Amino acid sequence: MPKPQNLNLNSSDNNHRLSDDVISPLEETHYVLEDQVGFILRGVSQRHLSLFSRLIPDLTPTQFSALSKLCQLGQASQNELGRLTAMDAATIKGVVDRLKLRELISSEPLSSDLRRLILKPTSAGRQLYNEVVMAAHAVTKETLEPLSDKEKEVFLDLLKKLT
Amino acid sequence: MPKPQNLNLNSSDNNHRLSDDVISPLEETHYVLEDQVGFILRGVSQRHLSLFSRLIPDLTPTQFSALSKLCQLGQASQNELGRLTAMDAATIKGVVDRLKLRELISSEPLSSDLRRLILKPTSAGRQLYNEVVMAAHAVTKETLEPLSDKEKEVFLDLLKKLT
DNA sequence: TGTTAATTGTTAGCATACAAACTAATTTGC
DNA sequence: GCAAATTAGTTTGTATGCTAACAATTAACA
Repeated sequence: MPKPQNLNLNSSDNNHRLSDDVISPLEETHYVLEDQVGFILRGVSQRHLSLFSRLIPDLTPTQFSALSKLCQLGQASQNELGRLTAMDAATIKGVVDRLKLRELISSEPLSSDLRRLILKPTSAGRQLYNEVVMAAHAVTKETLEPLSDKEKEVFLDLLKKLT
Repeated sequence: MPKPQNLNLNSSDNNHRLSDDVISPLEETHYVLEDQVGFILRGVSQRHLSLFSRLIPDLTPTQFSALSKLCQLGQASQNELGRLTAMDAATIKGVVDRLKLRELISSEPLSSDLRRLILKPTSAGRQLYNEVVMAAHAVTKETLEPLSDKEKEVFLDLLKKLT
C-alpha cells in the first residue's frame, strides 16, 4: 500500500513548515489551480462582466469606458482615447467602430494632422452616458458588495498596485 | 497627507466620511474611470496575461488550466472539465479543440453515456505540463510581486471573496 | 410506459484582446 | 532638403468568453 497521500493540495494549515513538509523534487511541481491569482482574477472578471451586462445591457464595459472618457473630455483622437482607456490600437478601433455604428460618437479627420481621427460624442451618446452612469456606479458597488467598507478600501489599494 | 496603509481589516477605525464629502446632486454622477474596480481589474488581467504569455508562450492561461486539471485528474468529461476550470460549455469546447489539434489531449466517447466525451492528456500533454508548471508558479509570483507577503495574503483572501 | 426534464456537446454571432504586418503622415537628424 | 525614425491608424489572424439556439442522449416520474 502506498504511503497515505499527504500532499494535501488544499491545505490551509500551512502555519507550520516543519520537517514533515520536506517534499521531493517531483512534489515541488504541485499546482493548485484554484489558488493561482490568474484563475481567481478570471472568476472575478466573469462576475463583474455578468453584473455589468445585467445592469447596463446597452453597452459593454469597454464601450462605456470609451464613451465616458469622451464625454468627460469632449473630444480625443482615437489613439489617445485608447491610451486613456488602456486599450491598444486594434481594440479601441473595434470599440470605436461599434460606437460609431450606433451613432453614439462621431469622427472626423484633424486638418492639422491628417493621420488623426478626432472623436466626439454625439448628443445621443452624451444622453446615453448620462442615463447609465448611475448604473455604472452600481456595478462597482455590487461587484464589491461581498466586502466591508474597510476591505473595499484595502482591496482597491492593493489591486491598483498590481496594474 | 495620506494615512499610512493599514492592513488590519478588523480595525475599529472605520474612517468615516467627513463633511467635505458632501456632494451636490449633479456631482453625484461623477464617474472616475480609473477608480472603478472593473477598470482596474482589466488592467491587472492584462498585466497577468502579458506575464503568462512571456513565461509560457506555448499555452494560454485557459489552455494551461484545462491541461493541468486533466493531468491531475487523469481524465474528465468535457463538460466536467469546463466546470472545474470555470469555463462554460462553449468556451471549454474551443479550448479542448485547440489542445486536441496539438495532440496534447485525446478524447473518446464514453460507452456508458453516449453524450459524454472522455478527455485524457496524451504523454506529450503530460510532458508539456511538467515542463511548464514551474513557470506557471512563476507567473503567479511575478504577478503578485508588487505586494509584500502580508499584502499578498490579504489580497488573495479578498479577491477570493469577490468570485 | 411514455412524456417531460435535464445534461452534454455543437454551432453561430458578438465583443474583447493582442501581435504582426501594413499604409500614411509627421518629425528628426544629418 | 532629404532619408530615417517615429507616430497614427488600419487590417488580419488567433484566442478568449459570453449568449442563444439546437440535437442527441439520458434520467425522472406520473
